[in-house]
Amino acid sequence: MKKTLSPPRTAPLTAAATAILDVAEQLAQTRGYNGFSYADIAAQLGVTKASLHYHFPSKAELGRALIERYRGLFATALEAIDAHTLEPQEKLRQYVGLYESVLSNERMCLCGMLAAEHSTLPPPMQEELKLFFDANERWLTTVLDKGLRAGVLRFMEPAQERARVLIGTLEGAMLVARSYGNPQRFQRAAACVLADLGALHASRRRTKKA
Amino acid sequence: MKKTLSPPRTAPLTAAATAILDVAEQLAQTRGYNGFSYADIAAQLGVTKASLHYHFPSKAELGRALIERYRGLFATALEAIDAHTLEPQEKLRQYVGLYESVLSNERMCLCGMLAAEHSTLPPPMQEELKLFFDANERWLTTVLDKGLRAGVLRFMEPAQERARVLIGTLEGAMLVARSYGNPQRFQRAAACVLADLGALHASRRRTKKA
DNA sequence: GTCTATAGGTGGATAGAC
DNA sequence: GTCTATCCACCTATAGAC
Repeated sequence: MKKTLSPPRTAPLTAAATAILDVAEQLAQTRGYNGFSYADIAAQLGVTKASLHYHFPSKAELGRALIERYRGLFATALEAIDAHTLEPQEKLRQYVGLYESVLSNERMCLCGMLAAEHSTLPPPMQEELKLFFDANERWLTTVLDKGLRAGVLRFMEPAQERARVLIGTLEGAMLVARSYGNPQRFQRAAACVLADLGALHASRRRTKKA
Repeated sequence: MKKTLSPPRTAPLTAAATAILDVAEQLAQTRGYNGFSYADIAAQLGVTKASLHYHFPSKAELGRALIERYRGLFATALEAIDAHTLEPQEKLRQYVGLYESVLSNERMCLCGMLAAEHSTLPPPMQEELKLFFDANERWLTTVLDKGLRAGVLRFMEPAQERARVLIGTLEGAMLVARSYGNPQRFQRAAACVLADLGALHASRRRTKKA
């Protein structure tokens, strides 16, 4: 199975750089790119702001690296789903599971968050953001298309269009669920859309606790 | 028909206050609450920052007033839809039309935008935000429920659950469409979900230009 | 690689003249 | 109601010692 995703075109991350990204990621996912500062990261790591600039010269570069890594992790997760020969319905459920695991940490999807701030982001971040959504769209389109052809999924639109709807729905459901502090809202919404696609059995859906 | 929405519990807005809110609203919808400053508003209006503080003592109060007014306008729009005796499908289409008109100004829904920044907002804004989504949910739940009973809409879940899915989908589709600078993405997503509900005829859907 | 120190700018907010 | 002037906290970023 060929590697199709995320060539590491930047130098591999040092341990310090990774630690910085970890903290920055959590902050960006909860407060947004404009909602955290170098001071916040430095305080959590117990270092000074100046040392952060050694690893990431500017906040713009930090932000870009943030998305690049996130995108790579997501790509790896999608490859992992593809590694097993699963039915399209099951792949979709696992895809939704990726979102659920993000939300269960009381975080918003990094890229959904940054999409809201899109017009205030430095161009390199805007481009990384686009790459993330495009990669998701391609993967979902393939899965949906196979499911449709196999007769195990149902929808009327072109698979690509349906993929876009799905991404938007999951991001939006996350956004609202998090602002209510209620991950269950996301789970129910996800179950709804999976059911619409025929990816959930009716019996299975009602087993979600009300 | 009784008035159910947005009792004006604050003093009516002066012309100056309205002008300030107009500019602030545009900024908040495009850049987010943390993405604009008093200086931005003052520059656009050709006044000083100090004079803004006369009308809105703090940014928190400005932000709160922003949501309150937006919520009131939305409520009025929903009442306008209810004023005519329309079929539920048509009401849904007009509801989607409200979102489309926001996006066509290259803006994101104010409250979808602020939902992303939720954890950084002052509590009074968080509460106003909740009121907005709750009002939308109530209105949609009623419409969906009537449509289901009349047999002109189809879905399996409780109407309230479906209402939440719809709100999340529309907000999410807006978010992504705007970050691609492509309102058509929103329109197609909206057509998809309306079709799922049986609120669009198949013939009608394909008339959307590809 | 991390520190201290600091530059240069912008944030929201206030006092007081007009 | 709007202005000038100013305060102080915070922002990103840099220089240079260790």
